[in-house]
Amino acid sequence: MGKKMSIKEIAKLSGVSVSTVSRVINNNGRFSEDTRQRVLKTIKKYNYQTNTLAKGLRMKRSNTIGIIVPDLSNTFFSSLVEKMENQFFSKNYSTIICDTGRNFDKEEAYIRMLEAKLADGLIIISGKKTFDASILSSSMPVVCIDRKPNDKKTLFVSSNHYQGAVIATMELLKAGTQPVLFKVSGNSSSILDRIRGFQDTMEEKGRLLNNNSIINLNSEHPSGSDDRRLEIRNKLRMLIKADNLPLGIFSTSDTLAADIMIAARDLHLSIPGDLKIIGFDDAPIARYCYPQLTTIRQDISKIASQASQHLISAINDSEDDAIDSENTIIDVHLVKRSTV
Amino acid sequence: MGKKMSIKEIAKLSGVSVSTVSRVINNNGRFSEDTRQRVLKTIKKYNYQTNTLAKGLRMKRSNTIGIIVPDLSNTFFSSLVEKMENQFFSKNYSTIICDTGRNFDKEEAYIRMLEAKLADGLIIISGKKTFDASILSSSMPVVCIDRKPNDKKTLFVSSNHYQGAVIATMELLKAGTQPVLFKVSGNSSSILDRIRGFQDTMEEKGRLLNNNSIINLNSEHPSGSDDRRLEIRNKLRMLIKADNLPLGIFSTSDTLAADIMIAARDLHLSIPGDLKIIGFDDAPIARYCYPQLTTIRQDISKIASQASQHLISAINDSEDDAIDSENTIIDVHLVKRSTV
DNA sequence: GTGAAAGCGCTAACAT
DNA sequence: ATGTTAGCGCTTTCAC
Repeated sequence: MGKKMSIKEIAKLSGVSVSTVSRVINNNGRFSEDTRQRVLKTIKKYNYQTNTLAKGLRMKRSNTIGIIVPDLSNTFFSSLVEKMENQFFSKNYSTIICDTGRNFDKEEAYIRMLEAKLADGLIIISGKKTFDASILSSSMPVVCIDRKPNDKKTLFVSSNHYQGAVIATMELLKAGTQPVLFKVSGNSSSILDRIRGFQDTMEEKGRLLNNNSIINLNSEHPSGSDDRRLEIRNKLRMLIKADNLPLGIFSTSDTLAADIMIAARDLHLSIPGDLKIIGFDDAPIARYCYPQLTTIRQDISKIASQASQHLISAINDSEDDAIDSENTIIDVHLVKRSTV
Repeated sequence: MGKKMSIKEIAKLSGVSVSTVSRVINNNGRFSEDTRQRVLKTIKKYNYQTNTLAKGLRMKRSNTIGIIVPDLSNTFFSSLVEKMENQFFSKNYSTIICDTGRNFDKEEAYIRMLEAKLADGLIIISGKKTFDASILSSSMPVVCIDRKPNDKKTLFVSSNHYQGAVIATMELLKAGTQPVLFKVSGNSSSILDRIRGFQDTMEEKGRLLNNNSIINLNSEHPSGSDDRRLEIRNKLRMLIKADNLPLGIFSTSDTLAADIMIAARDLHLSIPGDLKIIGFDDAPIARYCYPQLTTIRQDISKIASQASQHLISAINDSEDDAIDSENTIIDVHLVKRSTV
């Protein structure tokens, strides 16, 4: 309602110059209390809003932060994004959330777009392998979550996936099983860390790793699909033959664990009697499994707050380039429920 | 790598004027193939990117669309957003996703921000009650999903919630139960429609509605929480006394249905023997329940494509204001699984 | 304490 | 086919 006002019209309407209006709006420079009142009144009256495009053009910054996320339908990512977005909002940044669908070209296109919009900083969440910082043409601060950057300048925030895997494996060992790791093919740096944690623990405890120690599921099958569950049943059958019960499974995600549990039920395996299982993430699904899933909890709030704080300080300190790229690794912990 | 180039520098570097460069970039107006090549070459060479802020300022449009969503951690919303974002991306719009956390002030702040960024259009998803279009100061096209606008200009896309409720209620009736509706307090227009569908069907089939026909759960308790489940157990106990088995429940969401099923298990109620239940949405959780949940499926892809198409045409036809605000109601259908 | 004016990078008349 | 120029709305020297 009412057309768009410009600073110029506000100036005329309040009988001052544009520069004064600008000073009042941004509360910088000097002006009398009287003018302030007058200007503010007309602004309110005509419902003036700053054109942020013009402001951004002039200031060469947009007060906008881009978040690149591989997949919003994954609850881990969506709640991470939700939390960060909240932080940025409270610090007066607006956030552009970009879902790449794990498509690398789209990721690159998004990064270009964010540069073109003069985004002040970027959060890049996982996806695949590592992040290649040379993709950036400008020198925009970026913090990576869960994906290791291949340079030393980009900040990095992550859960301690290695530690989580160690805890999970130890727990399974203590429960008297010969642990097996289940994963979906395709390796982010976080999954790689979990695998290393598993392997190292097994070796340290003198357990032999063989072909069946790590089960790799076809990533073409979506979570929850019949194909996925069928494949799991087959793997489970094979493991039952090869090993003695109870089976001990470390699943690299809770969703996967949920599928494993359903497959196990089809096979009439009791949990935790015949099969003990630990997931990773502490996703909502963990509490909807039966029995409720024991898992390694990632501290999403902490990841979110660390990442957003780091980014904001990187933006503000961008002049002294020598900001110590201090990486943050965040503790995870075991949530004992009923599957071990 | 390399500082930010402007169109002016590209012009100088390729020995032409800025307007020619602009023409080449936007492929509008005439220029010789020779100049085109030359300009394109320098653009590539110096990795030039258009400053979209300047462009937007000049054109009074930003090629940006805002999506206001109440809660990204809800899979229905997140996948809706994901799908629309994809559509917009393919049409060369960038999308700003704004999670309001169901906070009305934040919603308003976001709308202001999107106006200030000269967003070309808005998608507003549910939240509460109706959408008050007078909140918009400019005349930006907006399409509402699931939330009825209070004016006749704003477009509206929604599943046929009423129809879904009728189908679910009929199914429960056919299965020989006296259906009860479970909902969480707080009423979006979509939930209201579902309730009406339930009530109308009951009346039409000559079933009496009483105090226990609609169970209203405390919205303070989060989904999946012990509090929520405790409350459900209490309600269930009460219903078991009042009615004869099997109980028939129409749950207004799948997440809620999942909690009900867990509560039922605690009470040693067999499903679908003692308790028959139908959910709504066909969320991922429906396939992780045991037994798998019979539910009313919303066609998220269709909602997303309708909404984005409508918005885009509204943006393009914005001159002829008389665009017939044709609302779209999308069919839902029953997915039979194992809980009825 | 306030105003005039330059200029951010771009597009679109209007020239030629 | 190409160049010149005004101006989008804003901030920020520089004057006064």
